[in-house]
Amino acid sequence: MLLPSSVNTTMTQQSVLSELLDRLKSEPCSYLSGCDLQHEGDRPQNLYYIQSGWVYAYVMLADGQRQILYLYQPGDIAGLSDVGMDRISCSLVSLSDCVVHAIPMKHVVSSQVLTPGVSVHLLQKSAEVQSCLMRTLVAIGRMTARQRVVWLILMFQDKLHQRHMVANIVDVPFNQSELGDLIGLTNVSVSKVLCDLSNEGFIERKGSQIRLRRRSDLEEMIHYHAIRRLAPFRGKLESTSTY
Amino acid sequence: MLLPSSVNTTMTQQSVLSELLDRLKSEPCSYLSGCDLQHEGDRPQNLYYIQSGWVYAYVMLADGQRQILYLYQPGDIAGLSDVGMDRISCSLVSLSDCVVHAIPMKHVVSSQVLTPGVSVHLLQKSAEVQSCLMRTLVAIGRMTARQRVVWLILMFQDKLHQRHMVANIVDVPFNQSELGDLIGLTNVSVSKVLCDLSNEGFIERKGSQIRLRRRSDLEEMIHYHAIRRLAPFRGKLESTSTY
DNA sequence: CGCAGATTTGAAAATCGTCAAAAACCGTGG
DNA sequence: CCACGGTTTTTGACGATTTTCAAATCTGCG
Repeated sequence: MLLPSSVNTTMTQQSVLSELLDRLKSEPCSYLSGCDLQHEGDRPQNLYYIQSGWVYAYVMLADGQRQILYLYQPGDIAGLSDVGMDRISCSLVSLSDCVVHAIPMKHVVSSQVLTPGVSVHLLQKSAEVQSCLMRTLVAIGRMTARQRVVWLILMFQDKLHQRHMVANIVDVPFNQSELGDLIGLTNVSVSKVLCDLSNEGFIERKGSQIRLRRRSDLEEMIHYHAIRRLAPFRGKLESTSTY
Repeated sequence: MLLPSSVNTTMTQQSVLSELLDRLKSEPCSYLSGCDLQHEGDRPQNLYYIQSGWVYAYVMLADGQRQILYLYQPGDIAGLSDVGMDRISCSLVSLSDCVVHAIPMKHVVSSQVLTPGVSVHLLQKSAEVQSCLMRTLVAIGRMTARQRVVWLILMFQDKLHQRHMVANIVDVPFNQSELGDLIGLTNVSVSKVLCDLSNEGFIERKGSQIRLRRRSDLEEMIHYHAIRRLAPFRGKLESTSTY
């Protein structure tokens, strides 16, 4: 049992998934940092429930450029973009050592796996990714380099917020080349912007840590709004009535 | 009844949705071109099943710039990015006169609506959007203006392919400012690239129609691959067994 | 025909990328 | 504790691409 499961029919989102993994007798897989979980062009095999560590999705272009698409955290589900597709559209790589559960795609698409509880959870996770991709698209499509970097820092803080929220400090798990690949810039541009922001007193840097000195100013600079999720639904998702 | 429904338990994707709409007693709504279906910042109310016409999602920035995020076609479902969110992240506007079914979000998240068949369909539709957003992100983040325009034309042809595939002719439903807003460019840049492509014999233009004269050359120019979906699943999605 | 919106064109300006070298950082091993 | 090698970050000069701005042209339609 991976996650706490409630005793009555009132299920939390998390326990719904945990029961699913139990039912599938899914064994967790461990990966070292930098391992490929799936590669662009393969056939979709699994969804991946990230139990611990970080995984990111990316695409390589023919000229060697890379676009990083999404950073998956513990609790996230990778591979939802490939449901119903003939081929996988992006590669998945572990950014740190991590533990992952593979959920065979064929079960997702065709079987008894999809209780209403599981379905809602998957839909919400898919929505989360979609929502973040949309915001990224706005940033990359319509913001200057400086604005994009600020956006990325703020988004990182929100994303890592739940886990280790320590006094406006963000521990960024990427180097500057990777940061550039996240927001369509070069490492040189990222470096320049970070130095500028530091010189202007918006942030302080120490190693991979960024301390937001004036978060509200940064938010105002790009009119940033955090994504807010609804409190997880806690109704009787297991209801068996009338289909 | 909107869509043909099969008589036995073997359900097509489409008929699954059609039955859902029946069950919800959903009445279609008609919109004129240019109407808001939902606006950024509202609370999520509905999913929108597009029965006919076009709808697109976009975000406005504080400085008046716009990023268009996705073009929904008949059969698509808009609003999937807002499942489980506190606030809507993008506005929806009709690009042509259209007919739309609203599916109340509260039913999606909490009720008996989610049969396995409906769930799979929603997940696949969500995956489609996610996949397209990822490709857009790669284009905007890592391609030059010319490559982005070529990418957009090819993607449009694929997207409009199913319906009216007439001899490599794409009828683009956007003006050049909107095309720019789709791929993070200005109308001026779009104009220049289109003129160049025309002069170089890659395309012919007549009004809003673009004829691809050498599609394979264009594909090679940007190493384009079409998205391919699996043949729609036709198993017994209505199976009532063992959850 | 005339109008309004859309597209094209050109020149100037700004942004960002490229390239290359220097500096800083980090873990390892003496 | 220090030296070393490899990676990452910083810096500066230069160039290319794209935007901005403005004017001219084109198009569709009443």
